[in-house]
Amino acid sequence: MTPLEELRHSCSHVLATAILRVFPETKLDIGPPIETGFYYDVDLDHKLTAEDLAKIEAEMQKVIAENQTFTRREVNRDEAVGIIKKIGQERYKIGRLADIPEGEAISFYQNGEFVDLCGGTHVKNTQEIKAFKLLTIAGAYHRGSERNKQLQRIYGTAFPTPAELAAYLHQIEQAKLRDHRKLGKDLKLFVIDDAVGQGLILWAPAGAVVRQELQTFIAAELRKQGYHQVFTPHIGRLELYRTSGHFPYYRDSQYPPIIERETLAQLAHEGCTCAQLANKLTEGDIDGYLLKPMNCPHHIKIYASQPHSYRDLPVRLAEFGTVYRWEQSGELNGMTRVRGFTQDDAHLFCTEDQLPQEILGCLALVKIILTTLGMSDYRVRVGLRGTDTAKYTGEPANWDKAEAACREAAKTLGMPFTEEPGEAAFYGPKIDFIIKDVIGREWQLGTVQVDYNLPQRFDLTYVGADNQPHRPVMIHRAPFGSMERFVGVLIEHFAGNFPTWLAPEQARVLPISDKVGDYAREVVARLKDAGFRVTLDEHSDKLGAKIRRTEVEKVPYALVIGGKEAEAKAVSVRSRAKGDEGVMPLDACVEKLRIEVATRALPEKRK
RNA sequence: GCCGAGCUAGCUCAGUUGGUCAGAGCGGCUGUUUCGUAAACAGCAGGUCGUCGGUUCAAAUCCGACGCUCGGCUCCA
Repeated sequence: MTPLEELRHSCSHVLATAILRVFPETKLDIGPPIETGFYYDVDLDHKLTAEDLAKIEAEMQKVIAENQTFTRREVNRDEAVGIIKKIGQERYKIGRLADIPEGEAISFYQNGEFVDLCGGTHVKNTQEIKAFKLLTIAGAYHRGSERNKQLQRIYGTAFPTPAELAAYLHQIEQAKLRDHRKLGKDLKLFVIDDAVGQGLILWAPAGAVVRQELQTFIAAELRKQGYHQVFTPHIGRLELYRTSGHFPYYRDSQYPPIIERETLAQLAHEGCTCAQLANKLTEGDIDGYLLKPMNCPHHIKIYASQPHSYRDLPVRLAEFGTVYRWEQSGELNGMTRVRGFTQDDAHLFCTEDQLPQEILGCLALVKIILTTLGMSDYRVRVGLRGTDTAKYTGEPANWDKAEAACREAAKTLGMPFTEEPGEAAFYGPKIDFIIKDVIGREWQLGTVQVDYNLPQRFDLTYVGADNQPHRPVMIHRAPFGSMERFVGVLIEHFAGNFPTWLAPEQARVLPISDKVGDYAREVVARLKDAGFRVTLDEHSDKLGAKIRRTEVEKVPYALVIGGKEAEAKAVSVRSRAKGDEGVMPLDACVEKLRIEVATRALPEKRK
């Protein structure tokens, strides 16, 4: 354990000590340190409130003031059971004791009157805890399983010094200011309206600009890499998804099927129950349509629509395809977890020999995006199949090949990656690029997935050099992941200060008075003609107010125009990053912006 | 879906123990001002206090149900 973890872990023991003093009937589960602090899971009939938290915190201060020493004691298993019974914590601690493998040391730590089954380690004395704070109460299932009782989890954090704690709390406050849900509203990027539906994003004009620019950008890269653009509808027949496996494997995560009116009437006539209907849908006795949960079956049908020679491969079909998934209501979150989203999707059909090269091409695309946007704080995960075999389709031999291909490709990234069993798609393993949002939650953005299974399920073939039919391998990939989630994360990445090429409004012309209105309109027209997104601030405010508004709305450039500029056919440039950049000829300004946009320059650090 | 918290003008929020409590700032509109690098001045308009029901002489305020949002948990092809 690092010293910081040790401190936090000790603080969680102090928390438990205090809870037992305030609520002696509390049954304790576990209280580990975590990345941002610590928690303790407790089972208590009384619903803890914010006031309770304050009470507990006060008691913790007393425990710390009591100058309690942490002492370790190793015991054998029988003694351990005895101790747990003696302290009346059988409910969870006996189970936790059973988790400790035979042969490993079993230890208890004691501070003051509090004794806890614990592997350690701890600080020497409670007085070493100089700065802590209890943060929130949340529900958490025992052992993380929905089938178990939900306990109350108390989150807190601790630091070596009060200054560090204060800095951390300040940092949390600052982070909230760049939350995409707040900025999305402030900058009018997107809207979620309950009348439309939970988790369904309405892209307002400003947000649509950002998305459109990103799509245009990636589309150009796709052309270079030999992709073909396709378009497919938002729904497909249920039978299609029975074949692909989406319906059987993920039916609970889909919007319910759309059933044809006549079929429904017939079923009603037969007195069909809901249970029977569900059964008929599963068995394929009746058909219907599904809002598409993934684009692959549609793309597969385009591939399958004509015979392919090995000379045609790889076939790369790309589409900004919108898909719908029935995410649990408690999971929905701004733009990052939604029920309808558009993937910058593509499916590559290739020979097994071509697979490594094609994966690399996909990874390169992801890297181009991340580099262009200056996103370097991400991690890479190779998602492998887990132990629950019912979740996956296909033969183990193919899975082995696909997993090996992913692993090899990930190695070429030249950065560390983790291999995580259970994180694969049902049809194959994947390489995911994962980024944290402002409050530390991780989101999967770009993904590259290797799939031997869907080609088999759809009986896809190509004719090889031997004039025999062969099975292609598929790659599913989405370098942005979804436009919604990516833009959500991007808003936070830039704190709303988009680079000029992405900024919804790139420049705003600020006439000092309406005496120069004519020239101001001339400047706007010139910039619009050059292809920029520019507006005119015609309010009768003083310049300071106009500049303030431009700054608050995070417009990259304010172009100030007064009598001098009008006379000289010039503009006074004030940038978001540098402030007043001085007067320059209008032509020079146009050229400056043109270069900045063409090179997709990143925002300079603000002075 | 589960546990907990919240919901008052477009936005951010104030409304003590139920009784001129329906308010402020910003934004918007109108007028005056014509202004040189982060907020000119004045006036006006805007809300059935999330929804529905209940308690009460009286409900933004108390109770219940529902909806949505937020923080976690679970889930995430």
